[in-house]
Amino acid sequence: MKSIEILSNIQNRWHKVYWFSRMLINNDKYIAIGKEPGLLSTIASSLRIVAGEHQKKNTLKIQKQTLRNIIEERYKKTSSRNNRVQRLLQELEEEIETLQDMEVFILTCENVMIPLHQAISNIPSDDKEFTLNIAKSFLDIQGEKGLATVISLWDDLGVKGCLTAERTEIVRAFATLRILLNKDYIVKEEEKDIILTAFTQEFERRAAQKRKKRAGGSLEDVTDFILEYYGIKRATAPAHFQADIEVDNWVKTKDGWLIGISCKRTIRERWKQVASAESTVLSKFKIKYIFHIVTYDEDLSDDKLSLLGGLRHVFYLPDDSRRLKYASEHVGLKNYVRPISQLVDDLKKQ
DNA sequence: GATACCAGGGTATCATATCG
DNA sequence: CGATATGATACCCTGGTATC
Repeated sequence: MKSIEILSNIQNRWHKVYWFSRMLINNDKYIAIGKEPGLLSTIASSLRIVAGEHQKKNTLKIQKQTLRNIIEERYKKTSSRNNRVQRLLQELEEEIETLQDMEVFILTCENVMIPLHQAISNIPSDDKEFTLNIAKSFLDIQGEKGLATVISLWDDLGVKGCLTAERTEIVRAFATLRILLNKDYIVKEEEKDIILTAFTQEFERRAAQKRKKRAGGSLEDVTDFILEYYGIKRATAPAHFQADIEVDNWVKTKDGWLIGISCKRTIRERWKQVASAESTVLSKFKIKYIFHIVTYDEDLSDDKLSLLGGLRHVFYLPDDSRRLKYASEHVGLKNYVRPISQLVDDLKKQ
């Protein structure tokens, strides 16, 4: 494609479907009105009514004012968001230049943002429904040997189930939009491409965020489940304890100290803050150990292990993991790692 | 290769406001 | 005054990419 063709293609007004979608969901820069189907619906239908009036003069102006009025009315009570509301209105004002742009905006609200919201909300936020019963059966039959299996199974099963749900949603929502474009709008094939890909891209971006949230929550779920299954009593967090690392569960030891259990899928960069919670601080709160349950351990470097290990942090890794094998044979690291199947045993000893 | 960043939104949860 | 609705905040990273 020649560059001039690319340019004209990029300037196609339907490209604004994508940019409007971005604006309507961004909550840092603007306000995420894309999360409010009711409001979107009000906006879209009001703008349509204005467009349908016979008097064609000033239609765009009236539409813009309507848009402004609806949004300002909605957020009149949230003064902390005033700046973002105004920024949204200001930039919409600039982006919507013509009646055609307005049509694109209405389509975005009505046929992109609302179905998108619906599709995202149809995807499960946790994978308990896919995993709970199967995981229980494993522990029933195999006992603590099944522990490692349960965690990896929970992972696999949850992923499979939830990704399948995502597929179902995107296929359905995509088809609905495609049919609508064929029926109600006069758009060229390549314009359909522009709209449909914008839709898909936004769906994936948001589904991915949900996936992250779900992954983290799922690991917390599985630890909860295991502790509960083995009847390990949970203690309350020590008062005023504020480490920079999030501790999800607390267990009291026989001698009255505490063990903190932190669940993460990966540690990434989030570990550096932990160094501030030195072991003297831990002692002050009578914290004996911090147990980390990590299911993806490839980014667990020697530095992380030795620094945190020295501060009475212990890492529980999947039994068959490469890092576990390496670290447990390493003279400097072997005390800092444990196979995950030993977790319950270790907790019971304490 | 290890670590940091986030063209980062979704969601749970706690806090506050509003309604009946 | 209690119940419900709404808002603000913290944390997730079934994560890729940039940087050193």
